[in-house]
Amino acid sequence: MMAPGMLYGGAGASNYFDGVLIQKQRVMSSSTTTPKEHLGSLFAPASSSFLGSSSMVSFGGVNGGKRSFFDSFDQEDNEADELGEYLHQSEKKRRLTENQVQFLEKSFDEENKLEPERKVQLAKELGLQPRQIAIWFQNRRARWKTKQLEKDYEELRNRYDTLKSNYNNLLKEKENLTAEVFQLTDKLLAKEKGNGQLALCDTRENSDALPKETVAYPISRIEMSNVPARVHKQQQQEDLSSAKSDVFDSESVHSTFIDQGDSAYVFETEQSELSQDDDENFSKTMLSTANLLGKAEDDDYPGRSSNLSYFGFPVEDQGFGFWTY
DNA sequence: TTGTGTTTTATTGCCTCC
DNA sequence: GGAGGCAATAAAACACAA
Repeated sequence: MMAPGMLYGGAGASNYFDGVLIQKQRVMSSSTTTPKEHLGSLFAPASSSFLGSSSMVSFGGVNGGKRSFFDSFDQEDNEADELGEYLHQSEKKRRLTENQVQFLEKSFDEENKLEPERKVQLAKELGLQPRQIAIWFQNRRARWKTKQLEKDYEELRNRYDTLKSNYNNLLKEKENLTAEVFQLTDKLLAKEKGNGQLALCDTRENSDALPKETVAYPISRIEMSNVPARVHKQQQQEDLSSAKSDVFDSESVHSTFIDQGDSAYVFETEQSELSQDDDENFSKTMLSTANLLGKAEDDDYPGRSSNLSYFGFPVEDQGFGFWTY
């Protein structure tokens, strides 16, 4: 690339080159100008131009209204400073003044694309070359795009974090509910055993002889996500020692007592009917089902043999695991 | 003062559109 | 084919800590 201090070459460089030199010529004495600077003066803007860095000039009210950029430029007050400042500037890249930038920013906010007419107008108002205006807009669009990408990324990350957090909460809730089902199942088994009406099989009795998965987590494959959370909380408040408050819903969890000799006591689920809107019904029907169980204990519920020895969840066709002995 | 990182201005090459 | 846009990049200007 170009060495430091070199003036810009290449196809697009001449305009800017001229523009910079125009500015310089207007401040410096004519004896310092080169032939190229004289050439550049042909393109000098009609109005007073911006000269050099932001510290060189001071504009008031540039962004305030519709006035021309130069209306409030106090040339006399600043001329000496401009000259002094300019003498310190090399013939290299020059930054736009703060006010020029503000003016361009304002223009960019209105419309980030630059039509040719607008480009010329801005160039005139700011005392810059049209190409400089175009370059500034180009770079500004690039900066805007980068910022936008960062913003979008941040937004996506926040959404991801929220989703992840929700997922983890649901996972925990599912674990809690699963644990509770086990707990309640055990209680029910114990209760049934104690009553002597059902020869229910304790799942842990023969656990050594069974595959671990089916013994330790017999309902782990049951779709738990449809179990309303409120049931969980409500159940915690109820007397868990009572079989009448245990967990089976006559609407959403149809209990079917099938006499299979010594090995059947099957609950069939209709999970598709469960939704969060059914929480209330679910709770009620759980109670009624529990009552039914209680009644069965009392009244020798028809359809259930007195020597059932299996308690589990169905369901071969759904791939649910259950245990048999 | 100097080294280093960041920002700004500008160039280059490629692409699309008219 | 020329104009204009964009991505990648260079390099000057600037900010700032040591």
